[in-house]
Amino acid sequence: MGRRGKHREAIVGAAVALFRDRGYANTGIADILARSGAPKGSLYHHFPGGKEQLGAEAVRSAGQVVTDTLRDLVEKAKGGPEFLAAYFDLLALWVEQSDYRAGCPIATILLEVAGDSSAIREAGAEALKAWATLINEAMASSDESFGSLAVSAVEGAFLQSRVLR
Amino acid sequence: MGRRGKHREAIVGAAVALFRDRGYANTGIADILARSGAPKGSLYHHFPGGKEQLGAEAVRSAGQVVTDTLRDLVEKAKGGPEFLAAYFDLLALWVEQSDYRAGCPIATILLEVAGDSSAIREAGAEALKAWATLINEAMASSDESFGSLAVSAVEGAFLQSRVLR
DNA sequence: GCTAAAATAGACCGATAAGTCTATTATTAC
DNA sequence: GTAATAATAGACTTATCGGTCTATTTTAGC
Repeated sequence: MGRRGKHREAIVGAAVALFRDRGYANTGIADILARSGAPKGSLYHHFPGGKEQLGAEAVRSAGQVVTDTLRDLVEKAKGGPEFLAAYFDLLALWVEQSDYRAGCPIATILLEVAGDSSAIREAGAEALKAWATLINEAMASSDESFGSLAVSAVEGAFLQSRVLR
Repeated sequence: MGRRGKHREAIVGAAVALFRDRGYANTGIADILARSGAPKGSLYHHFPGGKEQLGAEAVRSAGQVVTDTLRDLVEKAKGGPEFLAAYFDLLALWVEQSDYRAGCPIATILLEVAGDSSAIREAGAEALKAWATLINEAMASSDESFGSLAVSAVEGAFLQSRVLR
């Protein structure tokens, strides 16, 4: 199990940040290269599927970070309401710290490519489902659709936060 | 006050549809020209500010359509709850008819350019505020933030609808 | 240490992007 | 009708896009 190439992680990290901040189509391969410090050869070695594969990978990676954060909050909280409160506190802090520029790390890219790339869309679907399921479990008593509604509310709030400042 | 050029409306209409379906950065001027049937000279005659001006115009236009639809629903409904029900019915119908591909006409472009173009972002902010205000008025008794919450929920639901199908 | 494979490196390529420019055609004012 | 202006028309320019290609360097197995 030799170590992965030293640039692979940096490339995904740069892709996550750039796709989140500027969107998918508006982020060039050259931008990702510049931010990650990797050369072009490395990118196409690790991601022979090119930009689309990298997009799917970025969505999976960013989605997993959120899932891990949620799971952590669930474990620490003593019950549903406490979990929700902690979650909203974290969100509020995050948005404020970014001067109302933060947003969902995958919403932009998903809206952009939902009609074009099933690979990226499916990676996003996995993430959204995982988040809703986790919230549902944390709020044990609620009905099935509560998790989805919570995700909706957060996504919509992120949108308004970015646009209205 | 001569009549406006025959192509102006067609250009805005094509821009609205394309920016909604494929996003801002992924829609080329050539695509808008092809769909609208207008030549390049006309586009830059009516929109000397280029793609960004056209983006702002498209956001205003699409935002106004939604505002008008909401106002219509408010006038027809006999009260807040009836208005809300009619609104959700309309949304559900719309999403189903599009085979779960429909979405907010301005969400994608706003997320894409929120950090780059203040002109487009401000046009979007006007639209979002108008929607929330209208919903608030319709639900007279509710507190101030109800309209924003409703907009959030709808935006988030649109996102999930497009991604999860 | 030698060899094969993985990873790094960046020059290069055709396609396409937004935007400019110079004409030509309608329209309006008088 | 004629002059001035608005609108239409599309060829053209420059920059950048994603992706390919051939090398070189590094790593792992023996």
